[in-house]
Amino acid sequence: MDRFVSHYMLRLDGKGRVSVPASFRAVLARDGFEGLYCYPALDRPALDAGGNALLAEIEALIAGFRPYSDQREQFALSLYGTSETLKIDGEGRVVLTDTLKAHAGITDAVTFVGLGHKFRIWEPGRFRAELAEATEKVRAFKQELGNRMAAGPEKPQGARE
Amino acid sequence: MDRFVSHYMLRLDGKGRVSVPASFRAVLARDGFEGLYCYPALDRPALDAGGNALLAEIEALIAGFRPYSDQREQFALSLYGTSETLKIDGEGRVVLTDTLKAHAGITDAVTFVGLGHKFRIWEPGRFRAELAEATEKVRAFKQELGNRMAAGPEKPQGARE
DNA sequence: TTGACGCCCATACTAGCCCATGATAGCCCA
DNA sequence: TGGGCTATCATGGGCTAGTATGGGCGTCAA
Repeated sequence: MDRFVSHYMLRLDGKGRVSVPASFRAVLARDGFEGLYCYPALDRPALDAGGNALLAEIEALIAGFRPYSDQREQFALSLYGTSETLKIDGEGRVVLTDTLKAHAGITDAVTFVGLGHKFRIWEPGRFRAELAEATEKVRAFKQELGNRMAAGPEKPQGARE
Repeated sequence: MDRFVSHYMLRLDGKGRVSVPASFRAVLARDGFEGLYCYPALDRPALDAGGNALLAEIEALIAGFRPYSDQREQFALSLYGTSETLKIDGEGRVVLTDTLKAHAGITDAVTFVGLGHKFRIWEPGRFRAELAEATEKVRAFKQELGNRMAAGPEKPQGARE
């Protein structure tokens, strides 16, 4: 598997360490990134994390702006400037910095959520709320899609829902 | 055969393992997916499962939204975030996670139902109810169709398949 | 010195792997 | 056509390696 998928709730130990889920570590290893690239999500109380694939995405985003433009400088600052490359110890654990923990409201446990090419780290309670909300919106959206497509075919069979 | 068809009722063993029906495994093998991609169905107490074909469908759905849009993030969260890639052991069995079992109300047995490019996993009782309901609707629909076609011959009515 | 961090070892638990068994279903041969 | 043989399948149980987690100790920088 080469995508971050599923979610896991894990606890921090007395020293503030958390195990990165084994399946996520496997993806990182395959992606070739040493450590864990991590920064506060822009518009959510959570952390974005990943490896080279994530780094490439950010690079592409920034490269999309004109050189020396204000936007480019601002994005570079807020993305690169707040990023950390966390070391992964022999047992597959990382220590989140205080800044990161503060941004996400993390104290003694976190939830890792796969999003394909990257994953997100949440305080478990906030994650539950976020997931419920997202699921509700997706459900509504899909229903609407189904109604709208009632006339047009597409999706022959098996695609109920 | 390259589609999931028919349905099978199978029991979980003491360790919570279930055999994936052999015919479904054959489809997965042909599709080239290692393991079983599985997530809670959005609007039913059941699980959707499949291989690369299913994954491709999801990916296409997500890729259809603009990068960084809220919708994309929500879909990624609720689809990738709740998905699991279950490993299939040497005997063709998988262990459903507690989250998955809870969503579908599964305790000691499941019903696998082929839906073409993917399949669904139900708690047997709920499946029977769902099937009965669907059958009823299809029957009503067919009858209505028959009436509407009363002008043209072909298929007198009462043609039960 | 003292605290933070990196590195190492210890442990409970469980997922994964391997082998065994009973039941079927398909096949072959008379 | 019927009977028996065999390959496949669903299921059970044991063993082991891997995972999450806890804690000790030395090192390096304030």
